[in-house]
Order: sequence, then C-alpha cells, then structure tokens
Amino acid sequence: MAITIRDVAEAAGVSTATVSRALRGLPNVDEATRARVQAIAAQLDYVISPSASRLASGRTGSIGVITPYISRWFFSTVLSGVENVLQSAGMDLLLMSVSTPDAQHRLPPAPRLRRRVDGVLVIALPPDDPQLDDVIALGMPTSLIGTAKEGVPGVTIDDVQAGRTATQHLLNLGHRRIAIISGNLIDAPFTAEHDRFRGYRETMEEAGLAIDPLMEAFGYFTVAGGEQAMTALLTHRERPTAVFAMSDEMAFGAMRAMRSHGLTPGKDISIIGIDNHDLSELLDLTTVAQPVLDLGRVAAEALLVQIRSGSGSVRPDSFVLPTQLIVRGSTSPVA
Amino acid sequence: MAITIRDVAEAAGVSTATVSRALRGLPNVDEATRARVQAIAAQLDYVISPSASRLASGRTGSIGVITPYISRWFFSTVLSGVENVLQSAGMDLLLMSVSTPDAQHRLPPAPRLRRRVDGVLVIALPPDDPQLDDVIALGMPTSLIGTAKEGVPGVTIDDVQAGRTATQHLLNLGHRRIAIISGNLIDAPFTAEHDRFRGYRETMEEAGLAIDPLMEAFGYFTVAGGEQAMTALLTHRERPTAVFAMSDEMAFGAMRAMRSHGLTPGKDISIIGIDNHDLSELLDLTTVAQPVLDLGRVAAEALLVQIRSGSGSVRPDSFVLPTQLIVRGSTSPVA
DNA sequence: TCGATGCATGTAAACGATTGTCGTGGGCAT
DNA sequence: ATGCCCACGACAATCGTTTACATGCATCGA
Repeated sequence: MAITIRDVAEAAGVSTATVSRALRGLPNVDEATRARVQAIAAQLDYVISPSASRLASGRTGSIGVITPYISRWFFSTVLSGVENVLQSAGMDLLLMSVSTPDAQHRLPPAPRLRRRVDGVLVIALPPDDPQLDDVIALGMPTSLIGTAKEGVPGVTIDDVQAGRTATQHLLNLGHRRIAIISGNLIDAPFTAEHDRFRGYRETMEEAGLAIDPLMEAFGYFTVAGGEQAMTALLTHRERPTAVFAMSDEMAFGAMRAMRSHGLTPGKDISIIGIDNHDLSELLDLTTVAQPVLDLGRVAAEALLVQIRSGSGSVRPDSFVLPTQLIVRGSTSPVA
Repeated sequence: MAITIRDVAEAAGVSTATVSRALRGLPNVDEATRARVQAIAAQLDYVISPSASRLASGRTGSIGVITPYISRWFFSTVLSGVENVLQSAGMDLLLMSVSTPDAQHRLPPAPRLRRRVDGVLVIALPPDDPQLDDVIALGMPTSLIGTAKEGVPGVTIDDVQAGRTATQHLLNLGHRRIAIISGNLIDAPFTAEHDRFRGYRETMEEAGLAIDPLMEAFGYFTVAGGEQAMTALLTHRERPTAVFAMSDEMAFGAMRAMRSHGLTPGKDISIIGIDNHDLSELLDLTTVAQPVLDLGRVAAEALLVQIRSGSGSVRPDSFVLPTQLIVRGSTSPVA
C-alpha cells in the first residue's frame, strides 16, 4: 500500500500531528524538526492523500470552472488564464461544460459541484440562465467572467464602451450607413450583446443617425452565422458602407460573405469586430481588443481572495478591464 | 452542517450500508427499499461526500488531463471531446497544463497527479519529454492523444499517411517543386511531425523527386511561424509551386506571407495543410482533415475501459483514426 | 525561587463514506 | 414439519488526514 502520514511520523520519530504541521508550513514547529520531517517525507516519496485531507479539513482545494463551450477561442483562452493562476495557487481545476440552448444533453452543473469544490468560476453564461442561478444558490464563492449579475462578483469589459468605440471608429471614418451584426434574436439585459448594441445605438444617435432595423442582422457569435448575417445585409437595396460585428469570429464570416459577393473588406465595405481573436491580425481585421487571458486571470485571483478570506467577510467586488481599439486594414474612410 | 448518509439511513429506517448500496445501484437491495432510500435522499437534498467516498473506496472518480496548451485549437478541441465523454461517465476532469520548451515555469505534472486521479490523458506531449515518462511511471491507466509511445495505449491518426495524402494531392496536380513547412528543427522519432515528414519524403521519392533541403522551412506550428517559414521559402531563387504545411495554422500564416508578396494562394502557389481547423473552410484552405474531437472521445472511452477493467487485466490497445482529404481553393493545377 | 508565559509536541476524536462479515427471516423442497 | 439456501440488511472496521486540546519544558520577570 501507499505511504501514509503515520509512516513518515514513525520514521521521523514524531507524531502525525507534527508531520501534518511541518509539511503544511504551519507555525509552532521547530525548524529543525520541520526540516527532518520534510527530508524523510521526500525520501519516502510521500504525498499526502487529498481525499483524506479533504475529508478531515472540509476544504477541497479545487475550483470548478463552468463553461458553455470548451473549444471556442474566447472560452479556451479565458480557461487558459484561469488555469495559470490556479496552478500557481496549487488549486485543482475541475472543468465542466454546461448545456447551451443548442446542446441540451448535459447534466445541470450545480449538483455536480456540491461538496467537491471550494469555489466556482463561470464563463459567459447568460445572466438569466437558470443553471447560473442554481450555481449561485449553492452559496459558495463564485466569480463570473464576461457576465454581470447583481450581487455576484465578476470580471468583464465595458461592453457599452466597446460598442461605442467600434461605432465611433466607423463614424470617424465618415461612415453613416453602419450595419451591426449582433448575436441572438432574444435580447436579455446585462448580456454582452445587449450592452454592445446599446453602445452602438447611443453612439449612432449621438451622431444624429437613426437606427435602421434593416441594418441589424444576427450572427449567433459564429463564423457561419456572421457569414449569413452579412449575406442578409447585402440583399438590402441600400447596402451598408460599414459593419460592426459584435465578435471577431462573426466578422470573419462577414468578410467571407463580402468576398463571395465580389466586395473587398476594408475597401468596398469596412468592418470592425470585438475580441482581437488570435487570427484577427492574420485576417487584417480592425477590432476592439479585449484582454481575454486577463479576464480569466483576474477572476481566478479574485476568487482565491474570496475563498481565503473566509467567503463571507468582505464584500467581494467586480472588475472592469480595459479594451483597446486596434486599427487594421479592414476599415478605411468611406468612399 | 451538511446532510450525511447517516441522516438518510435514519430517516429511511435502514443502515448506512444499505443506503450506500441503494444509492449506488449495487445489487442485493430490495427494490422497494431502494426506491424509499432514493426518495428520502432526494427529499433531504442529500449528495454524497466525494472526499469520504474516495477515502473509503480508494477510487477518486477523476481523470487528469495533461496538455501543453489550453487555448490552441487542436488542444481545446481534443479537450472538448474528452470532456464530453467524461461527463457522460460521471467522471471529474482535472485539467493541468504542463511546461513546454517555451514556458518553463510550471510544476511537473506527475507529483500533482498522484493519489488524486484514477487515470491520465495526455494530449500531444512529445514522446521523449521526460515529464511524460514521469507520468507513465506513475503506473496508472494512461492514454496518449496524438502521440505514440511504445507500450502505452494511445489514439492518433496515421501521420505518415496524412503526409502522403497531402503530398500526393500536390503531385497529382502536377506540382514538382513542393516545399514543406514543418514544425521544429529537432526531429524526434514517433512524433507527428517526424511521421508527416516521412510521408512527404517517401511520396516525393516514389515520384522520382529529390528532397531539396532548401524546400524545407520551420513553422513551429504557429501562424506567425508559418508566415516566417513561407517568407523564407520565397527568398530562394527557385520558388516552390506548392507548399505542404504540417498544420493548418502554419498554412494560414504561409498564405498571408504569399499575399504580402503579391502572390495568391491557390493560384500562384498551391498550399495544403493538415487539421481542418475551424477556420480552414473560411480561408478556403485545402487540408487533410483529422477527427480531432474523436481523438479526444476515443481516448477517453479507452481510458475508461482500462480503468473499469481493473487496470492490469487486458492489454489495452491503441487506435488509429482516419483522415480525409478536403479539397478547397488553395490548391490547383500547376501553371 | 516561583508562577506565568509561550512554544514544541503529543493524544485522540472527528470527517463521512465503503465494504467484508455475519445474522436473520422467508421461501422452497423434501 | 424440518432443514437449507438465499436475499436482505446490520455491524463495525477502515480509509488517512486535520485539529482542538492537553502536556511538558524552558525562559523570564518579579
């Protein structure tokens, strides 16, 4: 069988209590004793049993990460940032994907989380998703990424501002007929898409321009969706001279649609996205960059603070990370 | 405090042993009793304590997934497939990234795995990575994805064949001067890049063509690397008429390099990749598709079988998944 | 010199399941 | 009616830590 703390204690001539204290760096252990215990533990190749430790202490040392998508760029990048921080902190990362409206066949996350994590990180679930409410109702330290929800700490960008920046950039270039490719038809408040649209609308109105419902199309945050949306926009009698896509991936699709209509992005029609996706530079797409890795990092850090501080003590706060306009070849002054 | 199995037992008027058996679906429990126990457990909102269960049973119910990159397309897609299967199986997924030559600041994975998982899935670590050996030395059920290693079960594609398919496609189009964009300078056997190169070399030689060392450049499996590699290839006096890039992402970069030299991919120079990356269709890249999601799924399934069968009983086997040539606009007959 | 103080360490009771062993009662065959 | 077997379920040991509490010892100030 495996080595236990008792074996180490015996070999070191101390009690298991002392071994436990010595190995975990707790105070009130003679440094000589600690060194001896550490040496013996190393020599015996002892590793502490997490199960036993968890059972005894009540802490799990793991964080659950809930995400609707694993392989999409935004989500995997956030995840990467999260993993970075958790690994440094010595926390286990339990990955769990949840059902989206498209794919329903998953178990709800909340029951799968109970008693097995010390905290939860939720990546970009819509704030009105009942699954999210269930997770929050668990009452453990939680931090939201890319979503804002009353009373729950989170990390986001200022999506209204991002929408404004994108729209204003197009306005500055002299565009007036500016279309928008948004996400889904249903528009829930406090979602990124809602706020981005608001930024667009407000900026347009401030410029004295009316919002033309014909200039909105839905791309569902996918490449294919963006392509379809752009195709739809191009069927209108009066075509847009510029397009604001709420995500780079939709912008990619839109650019393709333009090309297959014989139009050159950045020349015939300007297009701007949001994200600064890995491949945006490659595709020469102007975009409002968001610090995706940092979204994950900051949320993880904040969650750790929340956990260490004993959960209920300080009112945990939310963070808004800055975005940055990156101008590339896909936008240019109106013809 | 939380509900324990004892509370359920009392409420149901049975012993904890019976509750345990009833809830886990073990035999030798009267169906009426089982139903009653389940009802009461549900009513009390009881969930079993994984820590206690793990300690008592010795099983952790979790799988560790080791990967050098989290946010790169290939890795996150494999991960997605893995997560799918593990979730259905009710297994926890512990995600762990490891150091790559580029980023060294991580802890070695093996010690972080001991006593906390029942099995390990390793995504595309080079077979000669000492970290991999350490993981294997743990002696627990393990399955490799995208790497082949003597004596360790794994799931891959036939990389030699993939290299052949790609090269042959270019040959069939009449190309003779075919460059290759490979991964790293150092070339370890049994790696994907080694095998893909072999497919290229053999196919070229079978066609009676000599391998020109000037026609090889290194792209390090990144977009930027592919761009540089292509740029290098274009400096040679005698330019290639076609390029085989070992990954789609490198091909993306290569296409960009072509464009910035005033060349049109698929017209002036043909290019083919391997992967069928999410965005390959968008970029109209001909490629040898590999079933990445399935790589993850199959490996996870195989690992579960290995774990359930008691680890040492049957010799676990490896799988080779099929690839498929997808012809798009980036390849065309030689001018 | 003596008690107070504080640090280093030991003792032992949890933590909450799993599971081998054993007892019991009912059904069935004789 | 008797014996036997089997299904069902109880008892209790066990898994390997953590941690509250107790203990012992040395140091220090009065």
